[in-house]
Amino acid sequence: MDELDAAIVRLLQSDARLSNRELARRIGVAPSTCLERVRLLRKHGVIRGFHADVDLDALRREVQALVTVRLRKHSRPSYEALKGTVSSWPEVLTLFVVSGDGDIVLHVAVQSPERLHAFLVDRLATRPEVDRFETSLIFQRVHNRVLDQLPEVS
Amino acid sequence: MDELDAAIVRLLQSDARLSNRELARRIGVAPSTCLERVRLLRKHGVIRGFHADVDLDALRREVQALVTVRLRKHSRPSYEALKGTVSSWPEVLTLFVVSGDGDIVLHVAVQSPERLHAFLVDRLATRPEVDRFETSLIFQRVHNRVLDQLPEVS
DNA sequence: GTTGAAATTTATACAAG
DNA sequence: CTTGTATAAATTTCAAC
Repeated sequence: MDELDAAIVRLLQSDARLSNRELARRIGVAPSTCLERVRLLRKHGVIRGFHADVDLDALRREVQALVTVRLRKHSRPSYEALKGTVSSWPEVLTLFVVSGDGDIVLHVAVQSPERLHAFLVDRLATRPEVDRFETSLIFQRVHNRVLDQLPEVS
Repeated sequence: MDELDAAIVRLLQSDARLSNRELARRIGVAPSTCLERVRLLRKHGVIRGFHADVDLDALRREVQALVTVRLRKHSRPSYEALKGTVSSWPEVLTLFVVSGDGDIVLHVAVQSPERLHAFLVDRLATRPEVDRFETSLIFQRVHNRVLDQLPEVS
C-alpha cells in the first residue's frame, strides 16, 4: 500500500461507484494504471467489497438497540452455536465477540419497540447458550465510512 | 418501495458495483427502467451512498474495542460537544447515542493495545464532558451487509 | 411507469516503454 | 509498474408506448 493505493482506498470508501476514469483523474494516473491498482487491491483483500448504504427507516427498521449478551458457558461450541444462529436472524446488523462484562454484543434493528421485545424474549432468551442480556436503545448512530490508514507505530 | 425496488436495494447492498445492465437483467426489467429506479431510490434517500468495505488490518487497525462512555451531565450541549469532537477522531468508526448504563458507545479501531490505551487516556479521558467509561476488546466482528426490508407490523 | 434504440461515455486488454 | 491506443461494453438520453 503506497500513497496511490491509499488515495484509491479513500476515494472508493466515500464513493464506490466512482468511474475508473474519474478515479484515475483524481489521483493523477492513467485509467489503465488505476484499473490495475483497484484490481490488485481487491485481489489482495484490501478492498473486501462494495456495498450500498440503505436507510434503515426505508427497510422498516426504526428501532435500533445494542444488546450485550452473557453466555452460560465460555466454551467454543457455545460461541459458535450462538454465532451460527444469530447470522440467520434478519434483525441483526452486526455481531461483536467481546471481552468484559458481556461476551457478545448485537446491533439489532427492527420495526418497533414491541418487535424489539419479541426479538429479545422469543429469539434470544430461548437460546440455551444465553445466560442473560442487557439492552440499550440506540437514539442516534454516526458512521464514519471513510477510514484512513493510521500511521505506523514507531 | 415495491418488489422491484426491494430487489434493487438487496442486490446493490451485496454488490454496489453491479452494472446497470446486469442489475436490470437480474430483476427482469429494461436497463433504462432500472437506471431510473436507482436514480429515484437515491433521490428519495432510500439508498444513501455506495462505499468500499476495506480490510481493517490493511488500514493498520488490528485492535478494535467498544467503549461505553458515561457523561457527567446529560444536557444537550454535553452530547453535542462530545459528538462534535469525536467525529474528528480518526480512531472512531461509529458513535452510538444510547440509553442505559452508558450514554455513548464508541466503536474504535487502532494500531495496537498501546494505542488503544493512549486513545482512552489522552483523547477520551481528557474531555470535560466525560465522567467515566468502560472498554471491551472486540475479538471478532460479523457484519450483515445485506438487510432485507422487514415485513409490516400488522 | 416502461421501453428500445441512438449517441455518448466508459471499461478493458494489450503491446510497448 | 506505467501508459496510450484499439476494441468491446456500458451508460444515458429520449421519443413513443
